[in-house]
Amino acid sequence: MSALPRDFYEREAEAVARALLGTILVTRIGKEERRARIVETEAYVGEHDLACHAAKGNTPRTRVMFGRAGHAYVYLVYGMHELFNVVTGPDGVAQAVLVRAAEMDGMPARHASGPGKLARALGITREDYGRDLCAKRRVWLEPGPPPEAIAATPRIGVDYAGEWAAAPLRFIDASSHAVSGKRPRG
DNA sequence: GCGTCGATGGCA
DNA sequence: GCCATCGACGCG
Repeated sequence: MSALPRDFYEREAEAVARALLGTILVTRIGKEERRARIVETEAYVGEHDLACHAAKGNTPRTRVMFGRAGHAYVYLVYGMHELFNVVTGPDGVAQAVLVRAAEMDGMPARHASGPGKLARALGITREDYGRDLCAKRRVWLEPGPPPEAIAATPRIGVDYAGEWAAAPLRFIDASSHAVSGKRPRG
């Protein structure tokens, strides 16, 4: 299976966030390959989006977001969790999509539901900062079965972002049981 | 089932 | 001082 091509990522972050649902995130970091079907994403749409790290400007941390689409943006939050994002949009426009949850082969859903847990389960770290996801090396994405229905909600953990806190830029596979947060009752 | 809180480190 | 989080704990 071939990696998603550059032009998949060279669209607005919201479109990419939706299109990423159902795709397969693949890592080959140790000797073993791990595959996970993405079921939850969030779009961070540019420097004007107060929840987007790029709103702080072009810094050593945010630099990759200002570059070409299809590269990994990985960073540390709360001193302990590494979060995996993909850079989107035209070169020079700072956007990214955070991958928040996935369904992983042979793993209970709760171990890959939540952005910190997902990156940990796949072995993604800050060493992957700036990695070209179109190069199919260590971390990449492949086509996968799209969701039957997509739901949109506000993004998680961005209450500081003023009007942008309420923007419906979180997208989930409505029928997945691996979405982060509350489990469906059953 | 809920709300609250501590851990922990890079960053501006 | 602030976080794009998580898990443990206390409550009842």
